[in-house]
Amino acid sequence: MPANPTPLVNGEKANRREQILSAAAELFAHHGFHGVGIDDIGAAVGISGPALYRHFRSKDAILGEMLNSISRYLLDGGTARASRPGDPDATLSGLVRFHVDFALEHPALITVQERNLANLTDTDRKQVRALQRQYVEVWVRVIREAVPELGERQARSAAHAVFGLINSTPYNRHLGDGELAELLCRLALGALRAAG
Amino acid sequence: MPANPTPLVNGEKANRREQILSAAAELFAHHGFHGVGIDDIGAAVGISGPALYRHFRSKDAILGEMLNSISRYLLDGGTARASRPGDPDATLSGLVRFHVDFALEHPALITVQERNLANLTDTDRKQVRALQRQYVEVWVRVIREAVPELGERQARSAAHAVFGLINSTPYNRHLGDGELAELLCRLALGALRAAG
DNA sequence: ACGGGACGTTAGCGCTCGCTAACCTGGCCC
DNA sequence: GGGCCAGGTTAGCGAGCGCTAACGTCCCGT
Repeated sequence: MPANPTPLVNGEKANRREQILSAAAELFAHHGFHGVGIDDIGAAVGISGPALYRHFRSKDAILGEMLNSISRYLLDGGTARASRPGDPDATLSGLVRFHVDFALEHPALITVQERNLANLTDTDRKQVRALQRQYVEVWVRVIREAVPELGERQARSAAHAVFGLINSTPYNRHLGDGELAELLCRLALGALRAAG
Repeated sequence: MPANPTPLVNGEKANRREQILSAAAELFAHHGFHGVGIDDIGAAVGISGPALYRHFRSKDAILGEMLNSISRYLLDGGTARASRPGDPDATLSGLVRFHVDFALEHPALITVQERNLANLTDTDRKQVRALQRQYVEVWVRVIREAVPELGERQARSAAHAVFGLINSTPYNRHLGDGELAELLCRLALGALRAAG
């Protein structure tokens, strides 16, 4: 069966990888890594299963690249926000807002990152874990500057708790995006302020 | 003839079932439903895989019973706390504390309930969803009595967010249980109070 | 004009999975 | 003492998985 001859295909081909990653994220989020087959991912982007191997070395590599890029994005963005000049409260607000925006824009990625760490290759898991730990450390630093009463361990636990709060977006689709974003920011900051 | 021969038999049988459920919960939490084999579960309780079918109709039935009993426990306990006399703030505190205690005592169950809803049979999923929705409604009612500024949809979103916050316990093992429980309660109540 | 590489196809291998079949065994009841 | 049954065992089935092999086709550079 010949492929679609329209020249529009060229543009799509260029970001085939991203198309695959996006479709796979949606599927992994809904059915879990082991619950999704190569053929499912292929079908979701209009090709057959084995064709994926023209773009990725393995199914594990798809998950690996997905989680690596999420973690890197969060770490980079978080680091940038954390090192912006301003008073501690404003910095914390910015960091919260950054994470909320990401969670609202990419609920599937949030879900996959939360649930499928254990399905990574050892190498990939180490990388992702390292990035995640650095991201947590950014939060710990910013939290402790804004809420000095907290010890380091308390701040780390609070950071994890706030991630859980914000990452509830996948279950939270009955409010408009704008309103939900504002509510989540208020909840997160309220929680952290009350921790002191 | 002994006076009570049946309770012993029933007791042992029930024990095996619970033993299996507990081991399966741990495995499902760590590897995901599809990542765990029948043989793995059997091995975890010291029997071989197919022996499980003396106690459960299928692998799906194990997950189904697990999630059903979790949801029922939460709904029953939540309902009881919600209908206890007292001022709204105290009722909310009690409800938060109840959920926190459960999450701290059974992090694996929390993880499974969060991640593996999609792996249930249609029938089981409907049941579990119904129980979960009722539990959320209990929270919505209690939240709105304690924080009257919130509309119903905001309260529902806030409830989901607080679940996410409290359910972060699986990632949160670097604080003592008592200290963590207190911190989570403070965070949760602080968040909800700030929502108004 | 045409050879090669990028990107797709289908067939099928080898393995693992959930589950069933067939059988064994030890304790309890008549 | 003999039969029964609850609760184990191992062997093996059919289906589905990730992945490879072999091959087709379009596009592009020389």
